Amino acid sequence: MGAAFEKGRVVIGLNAAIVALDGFEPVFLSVSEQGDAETEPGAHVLGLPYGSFNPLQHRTMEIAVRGFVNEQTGLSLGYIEQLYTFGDRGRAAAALKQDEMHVVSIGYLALSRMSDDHPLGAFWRPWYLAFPWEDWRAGEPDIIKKEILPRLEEWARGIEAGRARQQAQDRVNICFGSDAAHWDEEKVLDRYELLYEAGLVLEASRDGRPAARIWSDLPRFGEPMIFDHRRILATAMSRMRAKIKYRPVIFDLMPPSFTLLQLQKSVEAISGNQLHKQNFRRLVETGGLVVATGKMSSETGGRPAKLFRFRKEVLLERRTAGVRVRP
Amino acid sequence: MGAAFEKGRVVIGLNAAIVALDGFEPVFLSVSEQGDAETEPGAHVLGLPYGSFNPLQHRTMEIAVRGFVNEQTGLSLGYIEQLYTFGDRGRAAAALKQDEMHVVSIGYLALSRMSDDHPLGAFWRPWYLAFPWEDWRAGEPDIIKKEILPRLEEWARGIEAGRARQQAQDRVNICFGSDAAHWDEEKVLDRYELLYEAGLVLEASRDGRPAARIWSDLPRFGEPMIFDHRRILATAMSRMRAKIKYRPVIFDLMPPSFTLLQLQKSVEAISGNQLHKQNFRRLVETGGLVVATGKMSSETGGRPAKLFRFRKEVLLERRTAGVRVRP
DNA sequence: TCAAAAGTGTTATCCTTACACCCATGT
DNA sequence: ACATGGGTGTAAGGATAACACTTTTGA
Repeated sequence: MGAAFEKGRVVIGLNAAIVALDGFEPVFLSVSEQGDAETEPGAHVLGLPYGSFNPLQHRTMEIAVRGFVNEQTGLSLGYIEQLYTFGDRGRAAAALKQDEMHVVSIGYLALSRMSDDHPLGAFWRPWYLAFPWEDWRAGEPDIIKKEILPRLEEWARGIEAGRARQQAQDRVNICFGSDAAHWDEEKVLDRYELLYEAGLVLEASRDGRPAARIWSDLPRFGEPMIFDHRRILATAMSRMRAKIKYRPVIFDLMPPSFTLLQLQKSVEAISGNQLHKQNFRRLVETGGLVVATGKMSSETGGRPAKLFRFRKEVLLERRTAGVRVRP
Repeated sequence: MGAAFEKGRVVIGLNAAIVALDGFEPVFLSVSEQGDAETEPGAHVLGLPYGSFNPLQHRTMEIAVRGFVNEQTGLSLGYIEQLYTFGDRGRAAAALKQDEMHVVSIGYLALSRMSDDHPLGAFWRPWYLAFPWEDWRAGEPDIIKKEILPRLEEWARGIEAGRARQQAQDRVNICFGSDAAHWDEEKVLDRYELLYEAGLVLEASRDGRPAARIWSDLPRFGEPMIFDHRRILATAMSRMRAKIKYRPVIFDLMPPSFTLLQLQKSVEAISGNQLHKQNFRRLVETGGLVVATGKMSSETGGRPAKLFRFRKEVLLERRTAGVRVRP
């Protein structure tokens, strides 16, 4: 059972999806990058803060992420967690010159309060500009039925009949589900990957994927990003939406004290749908997730509201300490 | 916002935790490795199948994993998923010579049916030999109250008084919970990491971590493994125990048809606890997860049982298609 | 006839959902 | 007064946990 080590050495790219709330709008920290010279000469494209991992310099990858984010933007990160390691050549590689390709890219999710620091050389960008089909707070976005589904269905029909086509059609249904009740807000990454494979996001054509057909009106669903950064951002969003249900991560985006409606709107901003007011309040209060501070806020436009704070003790108690996001 | 690429290039180690069921005993595929020359001269230690990722050879890391597993053991993997990327120097590195260290190791989980192939140069090893404290099928294992908790508490007391000690004591409580009702079977990795930090698994001393004290009877809780392979195996177990609840992964370990008790015992083997028979049957049947094949099995020792098979259609239907593991 | 496992039925309880309604403030 | 958001009560429905009990086989 030999070690079977070859001399394949690669550069490890670390990428940080840093999420915050601007009011009740989810935002991520982005830097402006020079786009690929051939397909977008001179254009500036959004990117996540990134750097490479040098094991001789950094004891852990997490420390490396904190380091280059601080260098590039001046931000000091709080909560941070690893997302996924992407390693396929076909994607990021195509946008880079052969000799300096960083084939493996590791995504990190970090949570931040927008007000804490003012980033330098970087700016906050609304999430839903990159994923407009993910915002269901005002009902199903028009873009899905009008733009996305017809093109996805055409793409699936273009696959030669048989198992492969059936699977493609199943994927379309699972991801962008026929009726509204079946929308799974956690499938952010699956939906982005599907659009990528169908050639409906700009990154696909930039990476040199063959398009199903030549669109006279090239669909540009959502703002494109450099490399595979939008894929990483989609992973971050998926993780957030899943985790909010069983871990009190939402409080890393909130000020220390808040009203229950502020908390609800923040959860809605992340999960992308609307919640039932009365039940949300009850669940969050009786669940012991928050406690009243005793102070009141009268900035709310109606009756002054009690201010609450997160009850840190829940971290030691309950196996599931998140907020319900249905209905 | 410059790219800020340094010339830090590293080898990427891929490691496969391949899980199967031997009857109702969970097992993983292991290879015998030469232990570290200094601390264990000539000894053979268990390891997971592993290899390195060469982007010039393999299009994706998943393909690379399938490749070297097949080369090393003859096994063709079915279901496979990425677990986590570990990158801290202090650990695997200490066990390797400087010039060929592979600092970043990516863990993969694969599911297999033991009977399908007979692995060559590798063998199936029971999970719970590596993690004896994780098997609660016959109630709380003695080792926890008798061996582990006293030593963890002594370790926590050894930390200088203050926040750090309090946090350590909280961790001990959360991980190995004071009372049986609070045992969280998903915290496999947290528990292993805690034991590692407290110097109570052999890997800790092998990696050169300072022990809290010199044990006259060196605790060897669970079978040690090479590099950080036991950590990867713990991650695999955590993932399995979490995923079984909302995805029908258990069926990748089962034969095509099975009785409901076989299914229950298999779930219990993975989750490590006992389930309520009648309710398990009802949930699994009314949940539409399985359908009767119409055939019967009389090998069960009692009244012949209906044979069931997994209903593949659930993959297209339900947002949560797993099995309850409580109580 | 007994042990072992299969399989059915019923009830109490809890959690969620949905709806109805009152309260306090600013304009 | 009325719009806006804050806050409480309660009843219907569904899911689940706990228990009791019958059936069918092999030894």
